Amino acid sequence: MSIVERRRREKEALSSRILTTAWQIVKEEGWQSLSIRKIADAVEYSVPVIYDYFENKEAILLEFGKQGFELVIKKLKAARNTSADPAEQLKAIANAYWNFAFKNKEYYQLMWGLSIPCCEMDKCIPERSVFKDLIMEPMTAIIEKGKNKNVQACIKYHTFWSILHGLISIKMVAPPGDTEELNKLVLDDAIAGFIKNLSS
Amino acid sequence: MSIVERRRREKEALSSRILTTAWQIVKEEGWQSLSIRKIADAVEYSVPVIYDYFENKEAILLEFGKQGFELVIKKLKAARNTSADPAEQLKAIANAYWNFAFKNKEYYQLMWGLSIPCCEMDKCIPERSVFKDLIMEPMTAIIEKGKNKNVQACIKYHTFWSILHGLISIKMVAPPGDTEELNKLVLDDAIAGFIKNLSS
DNA sequence: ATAAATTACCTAACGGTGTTAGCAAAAGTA
DNA sequence: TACTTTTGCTAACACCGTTAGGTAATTTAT
Repeated sequence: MSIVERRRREKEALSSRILTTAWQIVKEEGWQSLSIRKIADAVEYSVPVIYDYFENKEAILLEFGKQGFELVIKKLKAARNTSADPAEQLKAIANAYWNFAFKNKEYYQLMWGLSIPCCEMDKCIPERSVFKDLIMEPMTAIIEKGKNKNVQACIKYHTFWSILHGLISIKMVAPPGDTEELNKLVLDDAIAGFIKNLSS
Repeated sequence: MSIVERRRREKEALSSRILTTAWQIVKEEGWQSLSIRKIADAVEYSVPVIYDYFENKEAILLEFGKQGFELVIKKLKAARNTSADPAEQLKAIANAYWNFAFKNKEYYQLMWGLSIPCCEMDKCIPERSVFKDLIMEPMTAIIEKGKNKNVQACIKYHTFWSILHGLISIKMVAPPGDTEELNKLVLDDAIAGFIKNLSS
């Protein structure tokens, strides 16, 4: 029964070769330029073979979406664990997210771009609540320690994401006029202001 | 010499008919579904005729981009003029931008989506500085009146846009779970917090 | 070992996209 | 009327995602 095992391994090997090849194309030419035909060409198989391994193009994109979410959640968790102070945690999370976005533009574009409908993207997120928990925990801690405990955490949660996502998505397509230092300054200032408002 | 004039009018008529038809398709089926062939079909001309009026598809999209920027700038100016108080002006501008985005999803998607490269989009903006001036004026006024005059306005400008754009772009693709009232609450809270930080 | 069934893989196509070459007919000009 | 310009068309090119259908190789069953 080892033959069937070998075949399974071969299938998996090609499956991951398709993914790595696709990723290479994306890295070199961008998402827009990724096509089934190009992948098939690169892995030296005919086009329909790709469909034996992935239902369609979107399935391939979703696979990368999963990878992206896994990576960013790992980064955010690591960032949180660098400190026990909630405010520092929040800052670290924001920084980690920022770094993830710019070090992995391809992932970020896929995850937040228009490439995939949002509802489809939900399939990528391991647990829907992981994101929220990661941010809500330090946030509520800050509110608790602050002067005004009536702050509505769920509203602030949205605000936090808005600042982060908004700034990144603007800077992602911005002309190279703005230096990276300035952008980081803007982020720090925005997050600092946000935290200040949380505990006042 | 009136014949040439009539012909010029006819050309312009078809040109704008192409645009209105395209817009109708976008409204009904979304940007993704807009194609030269569909436009040609709808205006009852063959495909290459479209290319006599627009250099390519992007030229058509840019035309809508222009329209979008003109409209939003008009709305923002009107919003500013509703009050003489800088803080109220800023709030009004944020609200106007929010309303523009949700009442004109098609424009917003085109202007900030990945449909058009950002550098190309610059061609759409009548004056590059209009946006910045509109927001910087009330912002610097608030800073001047506040306690800490050392706030760097240009950094805050980026923050303002981040909050606004970030929140909208998140809500634009969000599942219908969040009510419109909640979203507006989040916006108001975020802008209020921003203004508070400006003058402290 | 031979026959049957399964699997792997291919060519070729369908219907779609943006874009363009080249030609025929109509309209305007001399 | 003859010439020139404009107008609009058909047909094609090179792509895209996707699939139908067939062939050859491999595995399984007899």
